[in-house]
Amino acid sequence: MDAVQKRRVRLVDIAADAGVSRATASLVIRNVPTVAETTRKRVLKSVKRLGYVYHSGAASLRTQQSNAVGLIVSDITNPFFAEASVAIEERLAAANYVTLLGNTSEDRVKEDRVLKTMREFPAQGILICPALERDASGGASALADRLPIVSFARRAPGLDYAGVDNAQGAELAVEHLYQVGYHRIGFIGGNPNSSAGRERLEGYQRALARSGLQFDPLLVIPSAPTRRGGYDSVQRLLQIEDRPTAALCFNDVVALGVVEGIQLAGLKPGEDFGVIGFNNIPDASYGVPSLTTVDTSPRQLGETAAELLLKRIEQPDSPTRTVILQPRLIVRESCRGRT
Amino acid sequence: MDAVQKRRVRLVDIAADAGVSRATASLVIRNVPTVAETTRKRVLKSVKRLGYVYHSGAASLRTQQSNAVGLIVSDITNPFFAEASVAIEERLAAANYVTLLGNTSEDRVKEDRVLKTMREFPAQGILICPALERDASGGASALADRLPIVSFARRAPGLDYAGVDNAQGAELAVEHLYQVGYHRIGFIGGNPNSSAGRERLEGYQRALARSGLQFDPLLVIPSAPTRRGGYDSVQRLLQIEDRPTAALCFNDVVALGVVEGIQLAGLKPGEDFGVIGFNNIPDASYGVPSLTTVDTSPRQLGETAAELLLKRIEQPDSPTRTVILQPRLIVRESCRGRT
DNA sequence: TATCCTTAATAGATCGATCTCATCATGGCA
DNA sequence: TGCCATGATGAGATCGATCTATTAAGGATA
Repeated sequence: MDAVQKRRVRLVDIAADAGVSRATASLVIRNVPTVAETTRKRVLKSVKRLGYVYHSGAASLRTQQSNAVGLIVSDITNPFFAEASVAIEERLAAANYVTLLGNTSEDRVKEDRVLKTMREFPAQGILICPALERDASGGASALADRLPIVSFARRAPGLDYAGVDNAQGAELAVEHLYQVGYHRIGFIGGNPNSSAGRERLEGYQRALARSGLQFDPLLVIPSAPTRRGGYDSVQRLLQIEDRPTAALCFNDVVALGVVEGIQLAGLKPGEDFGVIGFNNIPDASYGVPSLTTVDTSPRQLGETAAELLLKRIEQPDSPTRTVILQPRLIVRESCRGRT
Repeated sequence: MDAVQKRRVRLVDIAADAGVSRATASLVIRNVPTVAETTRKRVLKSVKRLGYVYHSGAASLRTQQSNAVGLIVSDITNPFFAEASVAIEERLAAANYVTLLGNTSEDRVKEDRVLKTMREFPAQGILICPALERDASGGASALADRLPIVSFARRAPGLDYAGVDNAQGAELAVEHLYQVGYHRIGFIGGNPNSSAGRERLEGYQRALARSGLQFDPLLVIPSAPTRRGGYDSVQRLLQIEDRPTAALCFNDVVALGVVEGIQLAGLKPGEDFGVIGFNNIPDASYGVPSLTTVDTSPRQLGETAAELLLKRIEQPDSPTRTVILQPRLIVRESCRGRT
């Protein structure tokens, strides 16, 4: 079986086989053009013959570049983050980085543990969507001056940030609801412990004010950012005596739950009750009814975040950068107006 | 700004500061108990004073253990894989491994590229859900004898495998549909290029035969494993002249799409038309109607797969292992029977 | 022919940890 | 007192690549 304990084939073995020095073999491997064509061919032949496998870990030590970047997500089960993560991974791979994945499940303790592991790895930089309950002392923020870190989707003090203009998005949505005839509008699913939740709530309130509508705290129902969360919350919302006729939802998944909750209550979504979501996930674009939503394009957000990190890795001492993407409203069937 | 180019603090610096050798400092860092208490304290004080950060990359080189494991997923946007990935990441983290993420988007070329990167990293092992279109020559399978690799959810020849008894699950579902009165049953969304698709189709056919139903190829509609896929497919299915009264779906996401498609056609899901999904994702457990589904527990699958990999890393030369989880049917409202 | 360049290849140090093996106290015991 | 087991520490080699500085071999130029 393992009678011949086959040792790893190293560069020095290639060098010996091809009759050159390690340095030359290394040059060939890395496609440095200063090597004579005949030598190059000879080395490559040895590489093939001996079945050499490059060891980037060893190279990392010498070059001081691990080519690894950490991606810390609060919940990759959330379609928004899943999409963003795919984009991030793609962009990083294109830049020749490997992505280290860490899922925190919104747990600060796990977040800190993951940060530590990645820092020690050592990752050359970190992309993080900070877990909820962020108090003043930021686990990630504290590392900002030692390690390139970019936050995305949720702000963290002192870090580069790639996000969406949440307030603006919420305003667009509420204004649209108002225009098509919904005048008592709730807000479902925002979590006040995330900047995204706060910003959307803020936009919601601003738009209400601008439309001359009264803000009613009863109509604001925080919930888990899941379908179930929306489903449950809207039921509560419908029990209020002067009940709302429409709702802005924290995200599309919540909105889908809300749509179902409305149907259960015997109301027609998009007519009796208007619904607008956030993010424009694939599932939003069809269905009965299809979902009017604020497009935050998770893919683009992911790319932007990755881009920011790559820049910061290049220039660790540049001033903090923030990129805010402008959302746009995508009007579909879930808020056609009161009949 | 960077006037004082602050060099990394290394173990040798700690050693010097604490007046011990690197070896001793190393022992302290690793919590090896043979160090005298006074020495340990002295070293730890230096660690804190100088702000030492462990460099596991360097350690990896020496110990020949990178503590990194690759996770290659065909599409992490799919809730099933997202859930499984979370479980995998958690299990691996518990075993002190970092997870390298690779998303292939069902692209074999990208899969091969990712495999190469991870192998060179070098990852100590790989968990992979192979991309579709797998022909005889398996990119991952070919590496099996050089690197611990475990496939999950979809089989790959020659690799350890953690999966679900898909045929059995499909049988349970079809038999249930038959029992509650649906006698013309379609199969939506299976992809014949994945073992999971083939196995479920096989179980579907077996159950039909056992129930004395005729197999009709017209009722089998492959599609993308997305909500949209189910939504579109069921429309096609309903245009068949002798149209089916129920459908087994490749997964819950497809089933959700199917439910919507049925509603659009003016049929009542769960009554006029029975629907059963696969996987039991969180979204299945409520809604109108809630989804009857074959529970394949992605979390458990992920854990099992991770477990298999950890075992193989320990014993690289052990014979190929396969773990098949038994699914169970979760009966909800989407197939209450014909009225 | 002597000198200077250019090109191709190399020797040796280096990245930051861990491992092996040797050394030196120390204390228990005959 | 002398011997040995045990505990605590250190010197130097090592993991597998890359970097720096240098050399050797031709070719062109004067």
